Amino acid sequence: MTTMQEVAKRAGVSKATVSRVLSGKGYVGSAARERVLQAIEESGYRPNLLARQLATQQSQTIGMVITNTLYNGSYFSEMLSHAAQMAENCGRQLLLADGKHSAAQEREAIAFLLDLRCDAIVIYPRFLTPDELDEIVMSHRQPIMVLNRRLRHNVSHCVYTDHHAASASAVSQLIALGHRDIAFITGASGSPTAVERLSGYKEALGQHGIAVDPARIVEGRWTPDSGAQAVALLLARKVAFSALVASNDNMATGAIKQLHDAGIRLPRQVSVIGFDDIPTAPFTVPSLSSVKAPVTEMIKETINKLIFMLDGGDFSARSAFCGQLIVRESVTTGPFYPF
Amino acid sequence: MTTMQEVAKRAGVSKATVSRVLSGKGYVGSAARERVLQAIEESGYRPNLLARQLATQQSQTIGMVITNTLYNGSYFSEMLSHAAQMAENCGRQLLLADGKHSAAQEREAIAFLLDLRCDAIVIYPRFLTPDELDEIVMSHRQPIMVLNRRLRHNVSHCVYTDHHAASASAVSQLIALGHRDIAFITGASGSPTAVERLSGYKEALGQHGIAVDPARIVEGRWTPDSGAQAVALLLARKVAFSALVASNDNMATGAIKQLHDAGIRLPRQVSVIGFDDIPTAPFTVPSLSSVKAPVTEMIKETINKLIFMLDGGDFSARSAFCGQLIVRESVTTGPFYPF
DNA sequence: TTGTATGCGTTATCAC
DNA sequence: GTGATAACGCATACAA
Repeated sequence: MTTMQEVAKRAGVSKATVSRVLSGKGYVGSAARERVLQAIEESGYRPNLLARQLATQQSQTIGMVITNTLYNGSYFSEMLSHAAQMAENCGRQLLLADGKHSAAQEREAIAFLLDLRCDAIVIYPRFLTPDELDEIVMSHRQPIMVLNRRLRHNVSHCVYTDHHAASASAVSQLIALGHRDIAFITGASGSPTAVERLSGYKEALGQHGIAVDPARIVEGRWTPDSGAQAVALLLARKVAFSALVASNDNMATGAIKQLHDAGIRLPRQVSVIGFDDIPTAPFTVPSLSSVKAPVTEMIKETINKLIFMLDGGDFSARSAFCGQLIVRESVTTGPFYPF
Repeated sequence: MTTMQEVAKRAGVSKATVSRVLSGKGYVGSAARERVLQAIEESGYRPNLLARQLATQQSQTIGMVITNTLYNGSYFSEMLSHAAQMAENCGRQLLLADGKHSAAQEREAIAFLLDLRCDAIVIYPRFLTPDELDEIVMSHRQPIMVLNRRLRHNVSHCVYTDHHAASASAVSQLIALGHRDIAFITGASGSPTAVERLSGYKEALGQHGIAVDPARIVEGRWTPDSGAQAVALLLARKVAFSALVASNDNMATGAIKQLHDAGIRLPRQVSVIGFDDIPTAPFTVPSLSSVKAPVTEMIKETINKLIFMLDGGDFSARSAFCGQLIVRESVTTGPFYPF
């Protein structure tokens, strides 16, 4: 690899001059500039970004922590693609780290990105508690944004959707359509998102004077298979339901398959609604409606906020970026089979 | 940020000793080691990986070039997730760069990763020609792997699927099932993959003595919408077909919607088959079969090969990694609605 | 077993 | 305008 030193020698100048030509900072004679450019051309010189990052103390990278097995799907695919694109547009590079299967590993992933001297970090947490995330945000000088969690203290450092409200709203819509027997498939236990969606379901029922029937609630594990199993269990219990709310689209898909196999006509006999893990779900899956959060907007706001801070935006100043950010969800009906 | 120097001072030793403790290389007294570890603990020291990379001339990163708008989907999502996971398992970090919308930008992305001193690079090309890729592979000392393209000279540096054969095989299966009027939706013009799948279709027809009817071939743009439009065009032409092959699952999905809307019974009146861009497609889309390439295996082999080279594997030696790698595709029928 | 010195390839601060 | 020279934080060959 040819270095700046060699370019300097070839051009008959010093490293400093070469550096000035490349950065465009500082004065440099047009004659010298010409020779330097030619030397660069001839030698095929390429700057070593690692050295530059070390010298400038800026890596121009944004780190992102996501559990790898989780973002295997179009939800995170969309998130990643937008994040990477926006980062590049601002001259930054996106760095990925796997949160893996525990809080310890999630901590490790963050530490790793920090060791790499990322200028900022985005976390889509799975195991870390809001309290610990609050502490992490405060104990580092790098800007850190947390997705899908509501932080107590650093409200301006998190972006989340109100799963409770969205779920309640969806269930209310079903009730408005005349449904009273509404079954519910929850997400994996331990997931805050699952808890919120379930509580929204219960609240909506309560508000309309409908009793919550434990027999109509089944637990799934976010997967299509578990959604199918949940329906099998509901059918085995012989409880009636004219509508079914699954806590994500994956489970809704499995549920629909199982209902169909059981000879139940969709959406005539049972209406099914899911949540946003598969943006294209309402389009490809018959009889499915879905509550979708604008993932795109969410990640865009997040990256924008980070860039704003990195570029010296005064964080405590009065600004559009200083408030908290809550993304609203809404029910989407696909064009394939209307709900 | 506390540096190694500060840790050394606190422990009453030199930087070198601290370095030895951290790396585990070289001798170090147990007394000194103890003091160093304590000093690290107390100061909350974290190594600067940038500095380490510069000093060791090894970044421990693998760069990956993909067109961002292209990998917005579960196909690339799966690829990325596995790549990132495998890289981490081998102590490496995955670095993403966007190939964007032209050959020049694809070249730029590669150069950027090289400037970052990636130890190796994976390219899923969109615009660069096999010939230029061949040259890129040869003109760099870093191991470079090319996905989904067949290189003339560096056969051991590429992994690809035989789209022609897979397409021919799928069409042959349809013919074996009794179909003779088979329509075809090609991918976007300019895509080598699209060309190969079309030629496979033509060959299969020819082998069974069926004439290729240009009226039964329509061009799409890989999107569901374009698939729907293609079907509309076919119907407008009033050509009969009992089977439809779409060059990817996205278009197949749109096609199915359009056929359904036109009152055509699926799969009774028309059988639809697509190709692998949506791994879950046969599961969620009714009446769809799909030709799937094992993306997971593909990327795993690729990363393994790279790691093998990085870890000093003799590239010209007799080894499982030295031959070329062709991934076989096969027709998959989803459990949702049998084909 | 430990410390010293030098190198990695830049940037940035000075004098000149 | 330009050129030494000192950081940047760590690794490592060599000396002690």
